[in-house]
Amino acid sequence: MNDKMPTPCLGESCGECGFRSTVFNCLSNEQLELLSTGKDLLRAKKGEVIIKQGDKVKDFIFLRVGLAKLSRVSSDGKEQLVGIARPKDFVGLLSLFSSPVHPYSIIAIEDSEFCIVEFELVNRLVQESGKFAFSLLQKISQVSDLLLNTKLDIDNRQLRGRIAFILDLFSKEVYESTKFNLPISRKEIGELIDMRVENVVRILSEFRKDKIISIEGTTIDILQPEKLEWIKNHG
Amino acid sequence: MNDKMPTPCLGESCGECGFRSTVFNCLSNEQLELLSTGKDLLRAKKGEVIIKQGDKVKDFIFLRVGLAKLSRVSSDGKEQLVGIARPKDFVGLLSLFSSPVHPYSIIAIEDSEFCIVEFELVNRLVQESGKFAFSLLQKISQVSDLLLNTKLDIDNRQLRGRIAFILDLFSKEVYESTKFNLPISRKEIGELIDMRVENVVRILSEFRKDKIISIEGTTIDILQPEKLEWIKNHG
DNA sequence: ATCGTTCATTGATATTTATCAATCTTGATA
DNA sequence: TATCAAGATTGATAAATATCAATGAACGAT
Repeated sequence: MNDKMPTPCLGESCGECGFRSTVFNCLSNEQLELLSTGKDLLRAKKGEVIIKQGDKVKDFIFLRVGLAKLSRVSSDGKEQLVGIARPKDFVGLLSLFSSPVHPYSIIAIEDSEFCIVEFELVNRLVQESGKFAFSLLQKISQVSDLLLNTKLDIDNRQLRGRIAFILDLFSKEVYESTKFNLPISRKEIGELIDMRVENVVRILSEFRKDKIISIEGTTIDILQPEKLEWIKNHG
Repeated sequence: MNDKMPTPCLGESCGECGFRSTVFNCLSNEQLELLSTGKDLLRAKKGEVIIKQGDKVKDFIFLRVGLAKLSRVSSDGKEQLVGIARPKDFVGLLSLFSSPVHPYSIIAIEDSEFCIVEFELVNRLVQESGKFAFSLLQKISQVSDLLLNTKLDIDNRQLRGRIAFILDLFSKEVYESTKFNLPISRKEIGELIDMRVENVVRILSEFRKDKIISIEGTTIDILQPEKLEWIKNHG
């Protein structure tokens, strides 16, 4: 549990929502009113499936609080993690305008809150407001650029570098702390950075033996961030 | 040279352009007039650099004719191909709305024609026309989704499968023929699918020895598409 | 409490891939 | 034409990674 978790959305007007700034900032009061009426709040427990790969795209999904994984089953039947979505990410974004069905599943990996807005309403707002359309274009670009770049960054590292990369990512980008609970299993880490569970375990143990990190159950503590950084970049 | 290359843009009105349908279809005559005046046509020879990684994003770049590669230098200094852009792809698209600089270089790998439209003009059209904004959202989603999915598909294959995948892609998606000229070097293939030149060469030779393909200089002829397909999916 | 299932861990081994070195080919250029 | 640089190719070897097997630990469901 994260102690700086923001107050949950209690169904109040979207105009008052602390997350409005991300994309909805430019909407008029009237439009915000529409949004408030049309939106839905979904609370999900860790492990809950929000969207299954192949589901029809009907809504615009926004992660308010918590953490989610995007995953897919590849053509040869293997599970593959596409990425980790943090708050303010439009988790259902990539497919929203391009595909009739979701190419990825969306699964909460921590207790989470999702804002759900009918696609039709979003589309209407796009038509009505050029500024909103522009914000959305920005956000979509950002999210997909980030996903792609992360994949590329992972691809040209070998296993130690990948593990260091992902620990660094969780530490800096997600939890903003050197100590955190890994929200996904070793197997899922493997699916995220393309390696086998056994090697995930082995390298984590190696880092532990080298006193770069400590491991207690799911809790990771990065003891030597500089060394981890070095491995991330050169290992 | 491709014998079904469409007539080049002779600076005529964008309203008459055969490629208009992709995104600009919904513009009014007035807006098309604006576009016609504001656009620029860039003819590039094979090898020419259109955009260098790090260049400021000023324009909206659209590949009309030809073929281009998107590439980047990763943090550790290695060249990495992000993808291959085909006609109608918005090659400078990913960064257009999300980053002040281009994260990737854009380089023609065949004689090509690019349409270049000032970012400000595109932005203005987004503000003016909800339909245009919507088309653009669709196109951006499609392009980035395709890039990401291709990367994911490549990631969970081993080397033979990757080579088969990329040959299949060039054959089916790019040239629509079982016989074609490879537009990139062995080294670049390696950079595209994350493997070493030597292994690219070795596996191509292997396919040749197994009579799955024939190689004459840069010309590839796929002799047994079913076998290649099988390797792509199971090899 | 106990069974069973998934996750985590470690070691031994096989397979895949990268690296190194040498040669050959090709294309551009002085 | 001669020369140089880059690309292509092959073989031998080293390094990285996956696979297989076995065991212990954690967690739900009966």
